[in-house]
Amino acid sequence: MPRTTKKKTDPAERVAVDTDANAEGAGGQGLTRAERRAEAERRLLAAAVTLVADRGTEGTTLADVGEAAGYSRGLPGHYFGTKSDLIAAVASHISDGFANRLAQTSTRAPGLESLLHSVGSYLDGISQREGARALLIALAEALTEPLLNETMKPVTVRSIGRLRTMIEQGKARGEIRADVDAEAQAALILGTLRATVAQWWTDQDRIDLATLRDTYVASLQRSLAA
Amino acid sequence: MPRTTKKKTDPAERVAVDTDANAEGAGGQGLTRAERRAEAERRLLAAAVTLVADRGTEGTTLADVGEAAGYSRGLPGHYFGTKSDLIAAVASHISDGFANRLAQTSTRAPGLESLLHSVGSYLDGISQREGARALLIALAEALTEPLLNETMKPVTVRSIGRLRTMIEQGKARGEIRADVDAEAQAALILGTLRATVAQWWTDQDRIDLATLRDTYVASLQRSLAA
Amino acid sequence: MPRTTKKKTDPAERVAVDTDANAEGAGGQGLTRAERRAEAERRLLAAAVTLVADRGTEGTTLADVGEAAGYSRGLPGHYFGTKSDLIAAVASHISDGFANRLAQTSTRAPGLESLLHSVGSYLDGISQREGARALLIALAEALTEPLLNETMKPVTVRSIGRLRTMIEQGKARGEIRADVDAEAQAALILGTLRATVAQWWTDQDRIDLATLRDTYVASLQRSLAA
Amino acid sequence: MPRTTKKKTDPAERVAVDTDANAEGAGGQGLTRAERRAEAERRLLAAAVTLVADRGTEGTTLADVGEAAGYSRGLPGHYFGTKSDLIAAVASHISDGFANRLAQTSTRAPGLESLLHSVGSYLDGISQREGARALLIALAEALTEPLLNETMKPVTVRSIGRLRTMIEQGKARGEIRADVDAEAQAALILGTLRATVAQWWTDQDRIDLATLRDTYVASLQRSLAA
DNA sequence: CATGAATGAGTATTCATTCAT
DNA sequence: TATGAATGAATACTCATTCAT
Repeated sequence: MPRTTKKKTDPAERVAVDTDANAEGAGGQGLTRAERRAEAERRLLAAAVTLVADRGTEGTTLADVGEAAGYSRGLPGHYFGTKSDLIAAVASHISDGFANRLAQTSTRAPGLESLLHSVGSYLDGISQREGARALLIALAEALTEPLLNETMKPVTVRSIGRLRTMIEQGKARGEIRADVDAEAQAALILGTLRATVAQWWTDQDRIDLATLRDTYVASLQRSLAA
Repeated sequence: MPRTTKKKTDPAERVAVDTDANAEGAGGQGLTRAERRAEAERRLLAAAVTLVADRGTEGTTLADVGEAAGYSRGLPGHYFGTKSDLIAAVASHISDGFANRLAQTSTRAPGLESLLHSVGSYLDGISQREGARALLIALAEALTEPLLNETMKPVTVRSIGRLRTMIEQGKARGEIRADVDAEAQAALILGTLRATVAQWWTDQDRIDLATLRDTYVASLQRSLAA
Repeated sequence: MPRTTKKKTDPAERVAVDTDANAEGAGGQGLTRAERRAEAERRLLAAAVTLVADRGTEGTTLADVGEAAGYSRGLPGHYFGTKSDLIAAVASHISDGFANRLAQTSTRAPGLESLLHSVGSYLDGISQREGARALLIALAEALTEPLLNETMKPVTVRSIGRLRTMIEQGKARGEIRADVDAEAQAALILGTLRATVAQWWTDQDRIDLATLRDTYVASLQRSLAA
Repeated sequence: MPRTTKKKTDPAERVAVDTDANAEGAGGQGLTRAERRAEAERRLLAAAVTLVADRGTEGTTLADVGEAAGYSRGLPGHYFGTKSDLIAAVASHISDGFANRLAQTSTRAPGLESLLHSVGSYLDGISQREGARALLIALAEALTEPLLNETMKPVTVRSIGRLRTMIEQGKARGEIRADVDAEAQAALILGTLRATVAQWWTDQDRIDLATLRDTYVASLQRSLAA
């Protein structure tokens, strides 16, 4: 009777979900015990992401997560132990799904083109991606919660690494100037993307994301191109 | 009857006071009641700013603020009524006081030079400025606390405005390309600065602020210069 | 309206109460703040003693203590911080009042007579002394709760010390044989007293405390007398 | 359907089994269902005894017992139904198994010699006997848990009976004074033994068990001998 | 003006217990 | 037989908030 079906198909969520547990296959009825556990965990995590994206980690209670996922108030504690662990799981979950976004521009030629496309598309669909917001919230809260900080650090490191690789490929192909510091540029780019999105969330009336995107891509082109 | 809304005074005069906030100068003895009240309020606010900069708003309790200011645990409640009101006062205080370092680089020639200098110096002394951290924390928390958001919005607007003015001056002087979107560039620059500092706070071992500063200034030069 | 008057005058409790806070003097109405605090603390402690005596420390909740004392459910936490601290306070409280019992046989001649009188009177009024039961419960639980154990150790040390002093006085006066190991005898006597009372509490139908008392006093006389 | 009440077998045969409780001997392979059930129950009970001896009943969870026995977290609940039932089984087990070391000193001549030897040897090897600790813990907790109390009462009664028999034999043989109250003395002795051991467990640094043993045996000799 | 006593709501966390596989 | 998923109640603890002195 509980077990709300809640068939939401948010893209950002999908990404991570597919990454992780790809069981289930068909309906959802005759599930083995392991499957049920996996499904419950997935649903709890998804609910937690939604709530954290909405109210931040401190505004999210374990009980909320359980209920939002259609389970009991106590289940999140049962699965994740402590709230810290749940938040850590949420962060990992998000970062898995999210980090993929930067990597998934595989259709473009590697190098500058790929980089600019990634940057542009990052800013493009941001409003639809719930995971993106949750990630940003978590990053913001990491400033005051050392525990969360440790969890989030690798996310940033990985993302910077991806961008750096693109820059280096660009340099190797002669599209990007040889004197560009790939690591530093990657950090600056990631920061700009995040801060831009945060600004937009803070004041959507005043910030026109499309203009910022175009302006930024053009600026990057000019500052990086060989 | 309590629940003061604090008719904030002119930012300009505040700046000096806010630099460290426990100035006081005068003895503290023969003060009129109003003066004592004002002083207590100032000290409480300064303590609150420090605590919020350190632990965030949720990690800061009213009692902590009272004790940190050298008063009783109950005084913040007595003066500010609710915690929300205190946080609002803190946010106003921050936004007033640090009406932004960017404005104070008046010694340089207006235009591109001033802009690049501002950018560089913003990233330079950041570790010494407690107020900068408080501001960033407040901005980060504004993502999940609408109340804070409303208070912090104008800060961003103002800062973007200052940067935009510099860019426009640069364009007028022919130093900056005419086709640059001043508003968008200003927003991007502010975001980059904030995100870079946040990244450094999050992982000081990995982030070399000096390199980022040089890299960014060079990039800006290249992308903006006529 | 709350603030049940609860004017119980249990002797064991009195002892400690007088030891500790002797303010209050008259009625109980026009109390200064410090007095109110002291009274609340006294009442909470008394209630805690009663509850612990009845249900043990694990069976006693902070909320129970608050309500039993006629205050709110949260007050014990407010005053004592953690439950461990409350239990420690209870243990100290009890031991203060209780240790006195052994010392208060001052009307007798010091030495063997005093010792035998102490032993006898210890077993005499035991059923009326609520504090005695609470103390024993705490000692019993100390076996499995290291924290409690640390708190209770000094109680035992002190009590053994008192008995040892009596024995030594008896030896000095030539009433007790010179080859008696005062420390060891004191430990044995204290243990016997405690265990006897515990046995009686466990099975009052089968244990006749008066007989045990007489038998023990006679045995002690025979084994110690010079 | 679960909620086994465990028709305990004859204590005599149990004694050997209980000494350490993880005997098993047989492989564990080709067992009938009933045998497996019996073995699981035995192992769970043994684990429960160990845990209770260590942490007390409230510090022991059903899940702990299952894991400690090498089974699942849920099995104890499956077999014993409620925790109370498990604790009752543990108490029965203890009281059956350790139907008291005092009975096993049959090599000595009956009477005073046997009594003194029993007393001495009780205090001697106490640190090695896990069962002794479990018994004492159970007795201590019986003070606050009526259920446990009912189960443990007979243990005390039986032990007192054994000691009384020895005393009476001593009186019959003329070794012990005729005016000694055998029942009362037996109760005092048992209490002294238990309390002494408890004291030692509580503060091993301060209590020298060997000295207490010698002192007590000497005292008993003096107070009982004809 | 300032303190601190007292309240009560909210939250993480632990467990016994039930139930489906 | 045995496992483990899921529930829900209980509890310590933290704090904002109110009120009397």
